Amino acid sequence: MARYHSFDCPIARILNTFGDHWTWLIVREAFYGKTRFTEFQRSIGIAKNLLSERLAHLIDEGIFEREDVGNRGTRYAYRLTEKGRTLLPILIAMYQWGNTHVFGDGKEPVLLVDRKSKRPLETIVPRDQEGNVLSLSEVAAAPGPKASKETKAKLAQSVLSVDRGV
Amino acid sequence: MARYHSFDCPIARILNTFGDHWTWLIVREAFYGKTRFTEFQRSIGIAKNLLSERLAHLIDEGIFEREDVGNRGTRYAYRLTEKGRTLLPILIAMYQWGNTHVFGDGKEPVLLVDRKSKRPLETIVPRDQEGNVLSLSEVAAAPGPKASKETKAKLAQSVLSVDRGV
DNA sequence: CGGTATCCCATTTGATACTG
DNA sequence: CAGTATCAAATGGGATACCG
Repeated sequence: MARYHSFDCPIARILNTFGDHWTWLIVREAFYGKTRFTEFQRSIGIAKNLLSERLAHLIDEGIFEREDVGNRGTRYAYRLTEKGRTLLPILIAMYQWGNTHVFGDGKEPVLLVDRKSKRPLETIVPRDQEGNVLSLSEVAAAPGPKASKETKAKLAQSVLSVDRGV
Repeated sequence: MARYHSFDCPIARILNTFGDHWTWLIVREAFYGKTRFTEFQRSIGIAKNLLSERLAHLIDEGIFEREDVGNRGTRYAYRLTEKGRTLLPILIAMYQWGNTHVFGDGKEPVLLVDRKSKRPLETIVPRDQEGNVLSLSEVAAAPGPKASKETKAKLAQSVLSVDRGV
């Protein structure tokens, strides 16, 4: 499982945990309110041994926590931690991409909505710190405070952009 | 590869293509400006046969397109299509989550910035259609126009929320 | 319910060699 | 450069059995 391609990259790091599709489905079910081992198992159709291993890994990573819900230590609830809950924007972006590009406008089986108004969310887009919407080509990758020499070199010749010529 | 867990779910569908970590790394490299087979191969350290298969799949899915860049059909460029480019918000959300929860504030090796101001992007958050920021617990999943009976039943008893009691 | 322990099979992987 | 072909080895997956 652990691979750690290019250690400096947040994407590579996140894929160390989430490069597996079962893991995303478990997280999705948690957002849908599932908490119990058997609920996860049945709703996503995963084998018990795999679910057990994935949940243990997610707990190690601080994404889930396991709570004993009584019955003399025979009932447990798996809940997203704060760290796990902040995965929601990623899930939302995936939902919206899937709705637009897999199902298409007007053919969505599931929509994400504002709980109060029941109207669909705005499509997630990048913004600057003033809240202004940025086009995709206005987004760039830059070395951060802890960039290694290799990362700086790599970023110097890259663009994180989409509209450059050959 | 193809699994199609719960066919109605955009997450399950997206994972059909992106449930594999190599695929995300290929897309990341494309955003960094890579276009050539060998560039991808070396930069992410993937075996040629795997890269070949993944790229073919991504082209099938309309995420990439292959362009002959001369030299009598011996040089090709792989580029993101419009569909592929709109994956960027997902990548941004992943970057930001990784920066916050893997590296931590002030310790980021790579930052995503506004190309003009060079300042980091705003952290992606859900908003309603008026642009108002929603808390995670204000986001809900609702049946869309093409929800199956099963999907409606499932959503009726779920919450896509995080703050409910047991 | 909430797991652990095996076992075995199918698939995936990555190295190597080869090609135009 | 841009792949295809092959193949042994590792891995992952799922079924079954078992347990507190």
